Amino acid sequence: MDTPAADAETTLRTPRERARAQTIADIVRLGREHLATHGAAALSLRAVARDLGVVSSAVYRYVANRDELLTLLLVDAYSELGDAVDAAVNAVPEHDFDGRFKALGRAVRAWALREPARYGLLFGSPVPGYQAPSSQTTTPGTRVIYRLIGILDGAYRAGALTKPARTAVVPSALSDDLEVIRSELGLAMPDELQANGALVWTSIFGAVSFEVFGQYGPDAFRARGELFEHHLTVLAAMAGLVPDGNPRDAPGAAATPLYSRPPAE
Amino acid sequence: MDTPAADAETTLRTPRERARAQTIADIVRLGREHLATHGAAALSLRAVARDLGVVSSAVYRYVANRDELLTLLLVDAYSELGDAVDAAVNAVPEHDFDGRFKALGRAVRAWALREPARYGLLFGSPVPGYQAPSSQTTTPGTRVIYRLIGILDGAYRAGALTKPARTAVVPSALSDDLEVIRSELGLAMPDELQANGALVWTSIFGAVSFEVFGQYGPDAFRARGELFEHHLTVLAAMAGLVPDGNPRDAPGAAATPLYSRPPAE
DNA sequence: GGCTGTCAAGAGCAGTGCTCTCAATTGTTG
DNA sequence: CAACAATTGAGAGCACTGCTCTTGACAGCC
Repeated sequence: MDTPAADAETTLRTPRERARAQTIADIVRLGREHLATHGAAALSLRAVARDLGVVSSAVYRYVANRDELLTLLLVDAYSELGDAVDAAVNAVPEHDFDGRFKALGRAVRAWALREPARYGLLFGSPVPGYQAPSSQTTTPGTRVIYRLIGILDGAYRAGALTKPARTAVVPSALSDDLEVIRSELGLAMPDELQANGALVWTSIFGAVSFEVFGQYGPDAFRARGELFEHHLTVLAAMAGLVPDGNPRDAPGAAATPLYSRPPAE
Repeated sequence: MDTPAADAETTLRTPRERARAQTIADIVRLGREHLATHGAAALSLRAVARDLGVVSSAVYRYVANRDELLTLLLVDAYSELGDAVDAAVNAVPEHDFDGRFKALGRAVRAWALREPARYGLLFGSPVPGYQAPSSQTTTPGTRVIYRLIGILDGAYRAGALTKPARTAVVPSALSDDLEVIRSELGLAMPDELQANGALVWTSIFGAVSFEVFGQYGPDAFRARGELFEHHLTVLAAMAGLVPDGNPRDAPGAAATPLYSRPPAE
């Protein structure tokens, strides 16, 4: 776990390869520390080299350039966030969709507050001149959203996702987009719930980003944990999730989810 | 409008002061261009000096350091965003609260897509080592949220803000925070609507940030305008706004807003 | 017209990413 | 075990950055 590159394929045979993998792991570890303390844009290969006790040019034997190190750190951060989210979600019973949704949200927020600079690298303004290679970053970068979709779609299939009080009409072009996603991921959710889910997704990160990036200002909202909990509750309702064993206003309404079959209209 | 520093106080008397103000305005203008093309972290005083046709050290006669130029650009961007939002909102009739809300959201998104780097400076990851001086940035930086609050509170006072289908309980510490804001701004909205309004606020910027920062990936959601319109509609409902002359599902329900007086419970 | 304040220029320091060459170390193989 | 070859680290160097300091020239003001 400390050396994420060491177990890349099988066990590395030659001592050279082992030493090389260890050095790369050290570089990533030091880069992660610099990232956490100084931010993404201030990440310096020379500083990493100094901490490694090596001259700057030597680092280029292991990492092609600064962008490649950024990519390694991006994957590293995405993976750690994904692990944190998975662990938090798995700790909640599978049938408790509302609880799993909130656990996901809390895990994202907790990780972001613990690692503000790395969160900024993932979800903040893009680093100028750096374009993440999607071949390496999409898989770890989509773990959280796929997990969220899995929770919502699982709830829908289990009849635990009721149509929210107000949805909005989904125009045709957007409906096509949603259909692509639905077929690619094998989802069952109809357009409205899927579109609301997308909003829930961005809203979670909007709330977390505001807190991590200091948009609230220094004074407003001292009880930010409570504020986030409130937001999670409202967002769960927006997604159509019903708290486990606590169906909305009228008891019994949750037993007949509106979308157990396609709407007649 | 082209020289934001020129009309700081009264008309500048001496030619020296006029020339100085003009130079500072030029520096801000060039800095804005560099910001737009290369991003915040890559903003270089030397590059600005080159474009200004002057040696690098000369810029320090007008701007104390890179951070002060960043502050000037921050205020500049906040003001332009605020102007764009104000113009868009004012173009909608005062009583059309739902229309004004959506105009605000659309204005934020349009400006952000037009000026991604400057949007990133305002709402993205903070620039490493730079702390915005709140004395200069809070006033322009709070224009949009104050405008949003004004729309929502105006709607509440006019009876056009109905309690959404689902709200969440507001715990005491958060309630205290909301009370501070309510008394400072002279708001009438109760806790639940205020808390939902905060979520609406962060959700708008979450959706815009995802789009501007490329979080959707290159393929997903081609109809992003429609997606955002959908989100605005759902968020308006979450805020409790009722479309003008189009009360929710049951006609007549909007005529008796739940919060015309404090809830009995 | 002369004084004074303001200004641009240039050199310089410390830092950055990155490339190249050279020497030494180290693992592998005959 | 010794020779070879691959790998590695060191160092110099280029072009860039923010920022400071000194010097000399210019222009406004009394």
